[in-house]
Order: sequence, then structure tokens, then C-alpha cells
Amino acid sequence: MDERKLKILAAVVDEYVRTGEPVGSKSISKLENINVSSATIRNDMAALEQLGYLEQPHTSAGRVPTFKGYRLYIDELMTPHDIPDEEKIRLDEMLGDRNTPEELLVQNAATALTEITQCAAVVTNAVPRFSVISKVEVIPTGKRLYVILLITSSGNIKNKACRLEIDLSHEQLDFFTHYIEENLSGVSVDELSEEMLDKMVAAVSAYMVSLSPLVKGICELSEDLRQQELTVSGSEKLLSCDELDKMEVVKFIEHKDGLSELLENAFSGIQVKFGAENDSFAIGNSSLIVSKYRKGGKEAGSLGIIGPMRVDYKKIIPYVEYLTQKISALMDSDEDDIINAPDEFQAP
Amino acid sequence: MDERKLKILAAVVDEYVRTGEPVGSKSISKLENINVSSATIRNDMAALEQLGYLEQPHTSAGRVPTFKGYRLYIDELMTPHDIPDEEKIRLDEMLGDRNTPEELLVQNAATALTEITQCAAVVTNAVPRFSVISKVEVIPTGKRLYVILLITSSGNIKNKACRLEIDLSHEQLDFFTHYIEENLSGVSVDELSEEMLDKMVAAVSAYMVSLSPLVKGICELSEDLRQQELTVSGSEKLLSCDELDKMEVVKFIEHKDGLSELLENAFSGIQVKFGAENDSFAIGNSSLIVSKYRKGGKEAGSLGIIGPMRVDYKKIIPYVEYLTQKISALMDSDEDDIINAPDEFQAP
DNA sequence: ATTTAGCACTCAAAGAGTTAGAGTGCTAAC
DNA sequence: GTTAGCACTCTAACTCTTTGAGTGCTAAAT
Repeated sequence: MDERKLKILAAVVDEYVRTGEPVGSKSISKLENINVSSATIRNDMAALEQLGYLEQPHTSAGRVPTFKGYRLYIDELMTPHDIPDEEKIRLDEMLGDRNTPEELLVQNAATALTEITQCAAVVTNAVPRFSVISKVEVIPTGKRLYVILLITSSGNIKNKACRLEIDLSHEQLDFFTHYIEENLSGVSVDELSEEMLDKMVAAVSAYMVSLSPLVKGICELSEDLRQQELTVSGSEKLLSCDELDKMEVVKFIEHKDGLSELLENAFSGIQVKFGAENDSFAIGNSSLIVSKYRKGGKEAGSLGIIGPMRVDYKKIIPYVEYLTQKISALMDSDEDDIINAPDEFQAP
Repeated sequence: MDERKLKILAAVVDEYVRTGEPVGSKSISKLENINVSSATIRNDMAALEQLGYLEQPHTSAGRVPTFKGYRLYIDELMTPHDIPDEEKIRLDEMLGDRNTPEELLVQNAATALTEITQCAAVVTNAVPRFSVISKVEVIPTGKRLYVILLITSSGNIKNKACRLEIDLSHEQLDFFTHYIEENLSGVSVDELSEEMLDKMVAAVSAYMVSLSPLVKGICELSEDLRQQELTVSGSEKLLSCDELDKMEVVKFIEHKDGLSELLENAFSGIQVKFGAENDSFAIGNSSLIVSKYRKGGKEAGSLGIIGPMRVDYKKIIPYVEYLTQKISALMDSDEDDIINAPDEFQAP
């Protein structure tokens, strides 16, 4: 692989991203930093096509990058743009500050990304998993009717109504509440394993079978907590993008299967995945640009965009990187504000 | 307006709904109960177009009903189909019985409607408004951090985290909890007026200004409660419906603005509204078919579908009517099961 | 040994022209 | 008032042609 060939590949990608039309040898030869004739470029382009980096929609058309071509471009050839300072300021304002709730922080970042990229933005919020359970309450609210309340240190609150077969005496309820509180209080949501909950089900059932709906309710609630929340915003942008198949986009909007896992399993750092490369997430010509943000050094969630493969990587990647870094920073500086002391208070 | 013209209008709507193609005079003349020639029909159709009930996509095409045409058809001309008995049985099974929670009841109805109509189903659940507040709790969960919990007799639970400027002593918290409990417990959600809450804000603030975030939180929660819950299910069906503009549908899916008010302000009984007729809810060629269900004689919520204007009203309207009636019946017979005794139990 | 100019060739996209057919409006007869 | 008949209209589908961007190859130039 020739130095010049790489330069030409980069030029083809840049041109194609800019114009959206297949790129011909002539238009490349006219570029500033290219000083060979179109014939030479034709030869090189033919070679690049041989190698699988470019392809022709039809014989007499210019070349278009293949996803292998994009891959090489992104990994090696591209020179990312800098984000102008005034733009950074604007982003910082959009995001929020130390006092902005974490959920809103990532939400704002998503909004910013949709606006900048005109693509769908995707965020996961795995923050709840880092928190510990700070409170479990079972509150009787009526005849045989109870509400289970689960509160985490990060302020996440889940509740669920439960109907029992029988009414519980104060003693029974007390027993149950204490047992649960003892076993779950202070446990990190991450550690809430199946076994642990199974053990509790067994123990409580042994004491009194009628309590099992309550335990089941708690299991369901902790299930909820463990699940990282995936939000896709601005997905309508994908519909007006004619590189993507409308039907596939619609299917994606309906159920975002696979995406959640894909994000969960991603490495840290910025990442670009193409629809073609993995079948779990199947919008044909799409590209997913994500990065993970961190909280207290641990990966806490992902942030990125879904768009067509023909997207301005030079421009967008720095934005995704900047936003994830900023979010990580804001979440870290926020840490001393987070309450990790579930036992400090007693219910009145 | 001639008897025959009305008959022709009805025939045009029926044919158009059936085929999806503009309807010509010839195809109408071939119909069983029409015994005039196509020329006569042409004359009548021209008249109907003059009157605004029909329109032509272009000069040499058949006619299509305008929304004014649909309106007349629905209000006066249409003969609704009967639902077959076995179908009714199937619906009854899908819905649930006396023991099915109300929320699930309407949810099931929505699912049934999506399945039958291949349109999006929309339900509102105003049931919470009929219930009384059975419990208010303020639970400390960390440094200056409190969770407010509002539970209604119908099992509705709302919560909200609140951060205060200072830590509360047990006494302060007790005072507050008691005050709130005393004032709100047993109050029906419907009666939760602005004034009432304002009075509380004033009273509490007089005692201690720092408590006002809590009162504010409670106000917001009761606001939530009063707001009827709107659920749209199967909205993906609208995307595969080519009469509707995809972009508008996506926008609608993302934020269902206006729909809630539209439903709230609707009269009782079955109702059909067209996207064109009201701008608050703006999917171009859409039609909204809803009816209200009742609980204990009072309107409790709405149930219906959103689809293209070209939808089988003859078939769908009876389904919507049947389901709302059934739900009303189930909710009424369910009434003695509802817990209206918030004071029966004490927190442990 | 590359690089380049030149040229014949290819192919999609756009435009022009044609046809087919469904449907209309009007007129004159019933 | 209704109907048959006919000329007219307009779209959708099809073919034919043209255009031009772009290619690959060859032979000359560096």
C-alpha cells in the first residue's frame, strides 16, 4: 500500500462525504494537495478497488468507499477537526453544570448531538448500577395491598404495588421489612445477583409463603434497576436520510433490539461500527459512533449517534469525544455530592 | 340533497375504503343496490364534488371522499357492522375479568384494538382522579435528600426526590409529615385544587421556609396525579401506512402533544376527529376514533384508535363502542372491590 | 519504470415521445 | 330525469434517444 494510494483513499472519502456523489478521478486530481494526473489516480483507484476499499455503483460511475474503506479512513487516515472554542462554550452551556442531574446531563448531550449531526443520538444511562440500595420499604396502602419502595443512593426510586392473599399483621410486616432491609441495604445494584434474590425468596417463603408476592415484586424492581436505560432521540432524522432504507429505520424505531447489548459490550474510547459489520443491529448503510463516559473512573454509560455511513467523521468524532469527556468530568466533580450513607438516617 | 346522492356518497366511501383507489362512476354503477347508469352517477358525483363531499386527485381520475364526505358518511350514512358473537367472546377473554387491574384492562383493550384495526391504539387512564389520597410519606434517604411518596386508593404511586437546603430534625420532619397527612389524606385527587395546595405552601412556609421544596414537590406530584395518563400503543402501525406522512407520524410518536387535551375535551359517546379538522393534533390524513369509558357513572378515560382517514369505520366503530362499554361494565362491577379505606392501616 | 495524454467505450440519468386506459363532461336522444 | 355515446383529459408505463461523467487501455513522455 503506497503512500499516495492512502492519500487518494482519504481524498475520495472526504469528497464523497462532502458531496454525496460517487467520486471520479478528475475531481480528485483537481484537489490542492494532489499533484498527479487523473490517469494516475485512475490506476490507483482501480488498485484500491481491487483491495476492497472502494467500489463502483456501476461501471461508468465514480468510486464510493466501502465500509472497509471507511474503516481504514477512520482508523488511520482521517485528521479530526478541532471544535472551535465558541462552539465548546455553547456545548458546555447546553450540557449543564455540576448541579444538573445526571440523567439530564446525558439527555442534554443527546439533544446537542442530534442538533449538530442531524442524526439520531443514542445514550445509555448505566449510572443507577453504580449506586447502592439505600432504602427498602413496604408500605400497606389498603386491604391486602402493599407498595414496595426501593431507593438507591443515586436518587433512583422504583416502586411497585403488590396484592397479597392475606392481610399481614404488624409483626409479620416488621419481620419482612427488617429482613429485606438487612439483606439489601447497602448492596450495590451491580451486585444484586439472581442467586442472592433467589436465596431471599427461599428464606422468606420458608417463613411464610404468602409473602412471596412481595419478594417477587422486589426481584422485579431490582431487575428494573440493573437494566441500563437506552434512549434514542431524534430518530426522525434517520427517516429523512435517503442513504438509509426507510423500512429498516422504521423497524429500528419500533424496537431497538440489539443496540443495547452492542453498546454494553463496546470497548471504551471512541468507536465506530457499521451496520454491515454486525447483524444484531441492522440498519443497512448505517454507522454508529459511540464513546463511553465514566463516573468515578468506572464506565457509566455510552453516548453517540446513529447515522448513515456517509457521515462527517472528521467533524462528528471530536464532538462525541468532547461530550463524553465533559460528562465524565461533570459526573466526577459531582461525586462528593453523592450520598453514600444510607444508614445515616432513620425513617421517622 | 337527493336520497340517491347520499346513497352514492356512501357507496364511494365504502369502495374507497375497500380498494384504496379513487372510485369511478362505472364501478359504482356495477354495485348491487345501485340501479342507475354510470352517466347518472357521474352527474351526481359532480354535484357531490360541488358540495364539497368528494374530490378528484386529477381531472381524469375517480373520486375520493373529502373529510366533509367522511363526516357525513360517519354521522348519517354508514351502517355499522355487527361484531360476531365468537369475536365478542374472544374480546372478553382478551380484556380480563373483574379481578383484572383497571390499568391492565384498558391496556388489554388497546392491544386488542391495535390487533383488530392495524392502527395505533390510544387510551387514557383518568382513573387515578377518582381515587383519594391514601398516604403521603416523606422519607429521608441521605444528606438533605428526601423522597416524597404519594399513594392513592386506586393503587397509584408517585414519588419524587427532593433536595433541601438543610437537614431536618426528627421533630421537624414529623411535624411536616403529620401536617401534610392530615391535610391531604382522604382528599380525592379530583379535589386537589390549586388553592388548597397554595394554602399549604403558605402555612408550611410560615413555619419554616426551608420546607418549601417539599411542598413544591408535593404540588408537582399531585399535578401528575390529576393529569390523565395517555398511552399510545402500536404506533408503529402508522409508519407502514402510506396514506400518512412518515415524518409527521414520527414527530407524533416522539411527542404526543395536544392529543391528551383533545381527548380530555371530547364529548362522551363515540367520536371521530380528523387530523385536518383540528390543528393541535397534526397528522395530516389521520383520523381519531375514540369513545369514553365510565366508572361509577362518571367518565373515567378514553379508548380509541388513530389511523388513516381511509379506515373501515363500519367495522371499527362498533369495536371501539363494544370495548368501552365492556370496560365500563367491568369497572362498575369492580367497584366494591376497590379500597376506599385509607385509614384502615397504619404504617409499621 | 512511472506517469500522462488520448481515445474508445460504457452506462445511468434525464428528456422526449408514444401508447393505453380509466375516467370525465357534455350533448342529444329516450 | 335518465341514459347512451363520444370526444376529451390526464396519468402511468414504456420506449427511444441523448448527454456526459467516468472508465480502462494503449502508446508516448518523463
